[in-house]
Amino acid sequence: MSDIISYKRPPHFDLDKIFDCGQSFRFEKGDDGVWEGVAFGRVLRVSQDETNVYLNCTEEEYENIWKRYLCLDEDYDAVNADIKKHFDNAVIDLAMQAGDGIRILRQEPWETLCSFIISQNNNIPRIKSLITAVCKSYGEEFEYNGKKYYAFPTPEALLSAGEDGLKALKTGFRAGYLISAAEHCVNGMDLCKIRDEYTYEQGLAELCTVKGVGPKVASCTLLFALGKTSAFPVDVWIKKTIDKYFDGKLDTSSLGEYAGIAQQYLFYYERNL
DNA sequence: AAACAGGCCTAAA
DNA sequence: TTTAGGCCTGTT
Repeated sequence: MSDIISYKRPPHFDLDKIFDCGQSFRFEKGDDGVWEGVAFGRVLRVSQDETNVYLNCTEEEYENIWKRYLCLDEDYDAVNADIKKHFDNAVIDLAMQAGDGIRILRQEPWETLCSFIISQNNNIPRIKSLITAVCKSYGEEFEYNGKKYYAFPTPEALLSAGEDGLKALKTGFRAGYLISAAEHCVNGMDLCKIRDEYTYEQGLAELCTVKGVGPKVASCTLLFALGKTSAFPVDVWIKKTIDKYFDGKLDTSSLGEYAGIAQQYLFYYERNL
């Protein structure tokens, strides 16, 4: 067994909400209460109690990878204060209370783009099983503690699988969209450059050049992987929320730097009502 | 059985 | 430029 390290658990940090709010699809909570998943080609096992967060990694890996991934480097008191400034509606207080503990992960760009392409016109259990199938068929296999795991396949791997190879996994009409995304990434679309150098609007425009990527998939990718916390994905649940509490009108571009985090609170609140 | 599931594309006004 | 229908597959 590898060593476990622990860090003080900050306020507004709750793994159950983080992994169950719909932003990621590859983490599962075991009977031992530990959330386990694959990211960056490694297995992360993370758990918490009242005072600490526990991880199966070295301090160096924590500093270089997981601290950022789990968003443990962000002050959510400041985030929440900023959100409150931009919302003129009582529901945001309820949503922030309900969703307290959610943090926006900083996931891998390519995997996130593909995951939300797969998510369209689909339900969560099926999204998860499709992603698992894609990884198992075309991702790199590795071992951890004697068990087999699969990284998310590279763009090149999906291209060599081809549309038919992806359709064989029951991805349906999304297969062609995944191929389009892979082609873009192999032919110069640089997701890390979008993350590091593009504004939210520029990133949105770029991502939407991929066939099968529209505003929803693009803004999920921007929010959950490319650090654009002002991205405000509007899906069917958020549409309902806007109709119900905001009289069908919400200018999502005027909600500040952390609009996307507010979106997650609202989403979580409405889904768990 | 028919509708729907965390959208997007295409064709038609 | 906005709107309706269709789409793979699976579940209810």
